[in-house]
Amino acid sequence: MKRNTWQREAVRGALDANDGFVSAQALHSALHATGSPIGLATVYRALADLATTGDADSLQSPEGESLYRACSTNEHHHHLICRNCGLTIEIEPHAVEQWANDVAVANGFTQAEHIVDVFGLCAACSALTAASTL
Amino acid sequence: MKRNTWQREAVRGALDANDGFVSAQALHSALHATGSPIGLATVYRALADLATTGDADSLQSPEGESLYRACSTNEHHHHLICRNCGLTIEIEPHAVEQWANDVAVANGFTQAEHIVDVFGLCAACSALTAASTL
DNA sequence: AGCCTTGCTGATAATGATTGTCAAAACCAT
DNA sequence: ATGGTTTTGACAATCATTATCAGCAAGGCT
Repeated sequence: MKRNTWQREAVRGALDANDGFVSAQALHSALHATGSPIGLATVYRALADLATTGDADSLQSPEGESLYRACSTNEHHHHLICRNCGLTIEIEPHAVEQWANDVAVANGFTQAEHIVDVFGLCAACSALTAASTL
Repeated sequence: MKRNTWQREAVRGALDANDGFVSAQALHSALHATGSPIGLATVYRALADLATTGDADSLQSPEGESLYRACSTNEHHHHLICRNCGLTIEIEPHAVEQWANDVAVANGFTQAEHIVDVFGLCAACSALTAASTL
């Protein structure tokens, strides 16, 4: 049976409190910063569970770290992520879903899944960068 | 200055000899298997170089490993990868490129890049799986 | 051809994220 | 409260990758 522990709640809460994607390590640090004595391994386990049950989305940063995020919907979707400030926007999937499927089918592939994420600079960070580049 | 060493050629050759995406470790093993005494660090360096110069494409496997592949074109494109046998097909990018850009612009993002890869089972592996599931 | 500068190599150590281990503690139904 | 089982957490282990650094070699130069 699945038990309810304050640790699990703490991880879920910390995820919710965060707008963008966070690494397990960062989450662990954040929790410790608030005085929680939660263990690192436990954070990893909780995140893995959340990702499995669909309560959290996970993706890999370009540097290879696994990042997690509490998303507003359990449905399949994708993300537009600011590589500077971490701001994350959930993307309407229809167009790509269709495309990914078409491509797969056209080549005889089945059980297609896809990794689709867009990284960029959000409006605010774009402005900052432009200013500092002058 | 950039020098020409047999090690670099060996790595490039080993990449060319391979159809799908390969990890640095696998490539190193493959080279050793053929009797080459090339060092692991050198394989990593050579792959990083090839990826930088655009002579090789790199992506991260769902498990977090960095995989490399010698691609037929230097232009930006994506991949359809069989998660069972590793067969890789290069994908016509137009549709997604357009979409990714539109999404980014629509949300005020600039300097958009995207990670787009489709994993599935190729026709052959689909048949195998279907057979073993019966 | 021989020298010389400087980039390249490779054995190994270091790093850093993640996972495995296992005894002790916590959870929940009874 | 008790028992049975899950979960936790400190720590070791693992695994891919990167840094280190002394020795080697590529290519230009004479």
